[in-house]
Amino acid sequence: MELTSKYNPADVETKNYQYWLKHKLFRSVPDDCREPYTIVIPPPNVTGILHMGHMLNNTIQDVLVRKARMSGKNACWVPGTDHASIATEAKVIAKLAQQGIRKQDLSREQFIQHAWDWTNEHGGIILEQLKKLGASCDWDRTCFTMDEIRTQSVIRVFCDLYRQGKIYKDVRMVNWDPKALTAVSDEEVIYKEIQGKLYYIKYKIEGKDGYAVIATTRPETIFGDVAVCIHPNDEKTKSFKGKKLIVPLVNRVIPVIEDDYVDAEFGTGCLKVTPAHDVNDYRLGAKYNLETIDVLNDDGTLNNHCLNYVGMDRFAARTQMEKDLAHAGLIEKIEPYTHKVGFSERTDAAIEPRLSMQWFLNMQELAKPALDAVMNDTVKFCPAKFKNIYRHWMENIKDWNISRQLWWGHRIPAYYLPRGGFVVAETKDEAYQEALRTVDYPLTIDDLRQDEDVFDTWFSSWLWPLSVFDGILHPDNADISYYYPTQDLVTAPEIIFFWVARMIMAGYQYRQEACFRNVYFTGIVRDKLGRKMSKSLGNSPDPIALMDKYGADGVRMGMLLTSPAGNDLPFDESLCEQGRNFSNKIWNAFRLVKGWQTDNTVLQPEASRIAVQWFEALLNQTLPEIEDLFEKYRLSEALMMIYKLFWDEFSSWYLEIIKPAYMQPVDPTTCSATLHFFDSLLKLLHPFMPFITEELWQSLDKREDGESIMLQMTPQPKQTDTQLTSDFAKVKEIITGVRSVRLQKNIPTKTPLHLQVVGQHNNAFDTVIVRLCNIEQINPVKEKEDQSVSFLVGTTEYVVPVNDLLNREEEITKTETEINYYEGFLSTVLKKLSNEKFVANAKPEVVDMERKKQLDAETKLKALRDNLTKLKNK
RNA sequence: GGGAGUUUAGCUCAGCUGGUUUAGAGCAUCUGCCUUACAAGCAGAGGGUCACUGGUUCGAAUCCAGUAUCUCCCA
Repeated sequence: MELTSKYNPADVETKNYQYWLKHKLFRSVPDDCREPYTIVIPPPNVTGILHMGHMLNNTIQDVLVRKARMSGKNACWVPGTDHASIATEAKVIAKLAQQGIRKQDLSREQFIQHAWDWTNEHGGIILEQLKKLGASCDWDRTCFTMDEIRTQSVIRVFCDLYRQGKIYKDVRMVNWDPKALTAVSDEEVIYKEIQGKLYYIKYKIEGKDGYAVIATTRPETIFGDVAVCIHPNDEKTKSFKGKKLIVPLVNRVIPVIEDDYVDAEFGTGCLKVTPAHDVNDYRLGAKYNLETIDVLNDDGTLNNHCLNYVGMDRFAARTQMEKDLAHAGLIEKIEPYTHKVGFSERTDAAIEPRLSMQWFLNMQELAKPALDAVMNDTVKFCPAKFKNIYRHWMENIKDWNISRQLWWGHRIPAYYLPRGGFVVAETKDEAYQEALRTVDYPLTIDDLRQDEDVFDTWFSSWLWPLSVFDGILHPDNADISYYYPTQDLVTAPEIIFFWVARMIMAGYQYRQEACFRNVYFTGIVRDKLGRKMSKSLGNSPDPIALMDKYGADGVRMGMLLTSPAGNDLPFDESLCEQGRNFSNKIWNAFRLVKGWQTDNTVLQPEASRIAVQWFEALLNQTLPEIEDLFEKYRLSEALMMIYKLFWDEFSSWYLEIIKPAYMQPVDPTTCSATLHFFDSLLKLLHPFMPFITEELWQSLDKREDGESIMLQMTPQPKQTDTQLTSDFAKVKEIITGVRSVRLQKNIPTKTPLHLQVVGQHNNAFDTVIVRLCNIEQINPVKEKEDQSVSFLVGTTEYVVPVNDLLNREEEITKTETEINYYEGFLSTVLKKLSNEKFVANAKPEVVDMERKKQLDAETKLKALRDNLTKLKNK
């Protein structure tokens, strides 16, 4: 290893990752002697590439896993990918389109083959990228939501829940994309505010002169009208009760029905009922046995129910109908109306709500234990604020639509019979056997037709913590028995319902136990303008490029520095720069320490002896604090604490005290203590910065092949000398004070100074002060020297004689400012102490504290005022 | 429309059950230094009516109410 003054991460990272893989250091197998620590990765889309969200999320997981490993636990991080049915299918369609192939020109089998080709070609890229960031996953356990075990698990669960009566078929509105000719999921619909119009259309009353006025934003759907609904108690509309109305243009006669679903305050109080194009209308239709008339073709044009508008696009038809209705005198008025309309994320086409038959899972029973588990902290949420959100959703849980009109995914194992009805079974053979038992007509296996739909992607991912250990198919196997329940789940709050809640439910359903103990919600990575980073906005930096530029450790550190749980992370490259700078700092500290020659004849200098004792004490004092932050999942703060420990305390204070003059040897005691400290610091840093710490740890001492910092224990705290650390804090203040005087008075470091002390002073640390400040002598004095600058540490005054360098005016101003501050401070203290109620009501220790503050401030003020007087008298 | 949250230094955030806070950290800024580990550095310094208005209290960044603000989730 070449010790250049700049750390070069590229080689170090590749080399060490290979080393870890070669020695299978991430591998975990059940071991009853050790406590398991398990994380299952939120599986990224199989054909996706690493984005900043992954970077953050997986860095956090890696930190937790590495920390657990270094705490002696049997740490197992299970990696894997998600088939991501809709996203992958969209990508395959796009790729085929480039070759001039349309999905509808292919058979299902042909399309699936293309999808597998695509998956095999691109799948795994993201896993390779995770390796680059240092992820310590057990790669031998890599799973895919559509591999054999996971697929069988999904099928088994569906059949099981169906047998339990929790799964049923029902009609529901889907979001139809008329451009892509497919249903899209709710997540792929983007709602935009649209300036539309509210049309007040006259419907004639059959056999009478009057008419009812109906307000609608979609006049083109009147061809699908089958009724008009009013509120039973609405005074305005009661005259229409029992009447029949005539739909304009088509002149179809429809009934007036009454239902309290209608909002009497909206529009005119009359609702046109169009069951094919609105889900609420559909329910009304079903309730009152009305016909369903679909007026649209797949591509959003009007179909043959629509007179001379047939074939027109729905928006063109709307414009034309506005004219025609107005011409016929059937429009009472048109009001501007702002409402939200859904658009397809992919094609930007206006989404058409359309009815279709879907599979549903009843969630009522599943939700109960899952809700309790979170509310009573069996499953802890971090931060806890997400508990409320969770509860609200779980208490109002709706049935889950688990079917999707796609080809890429797990095909629903329901088989339709030729004369109606269906059977659900894990295989077609089983389905056939079961069908034979139920039908009374001749049936061959080829008469069975499997459902065309596939499952919602989440219907496989909700089983993930179970299925990655094969816990559905073989619930008693060694892996699931040992690793389940998992420890921590790290994920984004956006998928708390889609994924987290459902996993908890699956855990209780299939193992009577929650699938994890803690859920850590990360924030969302945003750009400087506060926008979510996304591919479509193009505002996301490429994490791989960032790692090339700053090193994986640098980017990891940068991401973690300012991302407390649940808080969004406004990402800025300067964070990575800070991470890189820190890597470099560690690197250079190592160069210094490793460059020393020891000499057994050299005695340990007094200053070094003190420094070693002090840093030892400080380290011991800091360790439990870091541990505490880890326990509270305050990773940013833990990292910051270690960062300051390394940079400020170890490098700027400790090393500066002990470092020998150029080319001079160091005594063996100090040297070995320093190497020991370095070793401890590397271990503390390792979870955050795995690469550089491994590299330096390997060079710090002689290691066996296969040894790794990864498998070392985090340093354990010992008894702490807190007196020493607090004494030393004063020493630092004195040193800073002297340095400040030097800078103000422009006295070079090379010029030795005298330091005089007025008041109490602990001279045990004088060698340290002398060492760092180039002081010749530290003398106690009764009176401070005239030509001098002084500062206070506690109530002791430290005096630096400066001869003719004194600027009297400047000193006066400075002293007056300080006096002002302490006077203000003292007055707030006195205000409290003179308040009888305060003295009577406040806790005694609080009152004592105020008295101490008073004394302290008074002593300081006295010294400052004396100084001022002297300065002014000269 | 329903729900949840945010608001503290130029930026990103700590500040937990009110009193050790006329408020802390990191970064950025400013000043002086290329001092043989590191200029990706060293030393030092400045910077805030704790969103606003009331209330509770001996005492409020902290608790309560209202207002404003931005954000997220659901519909």
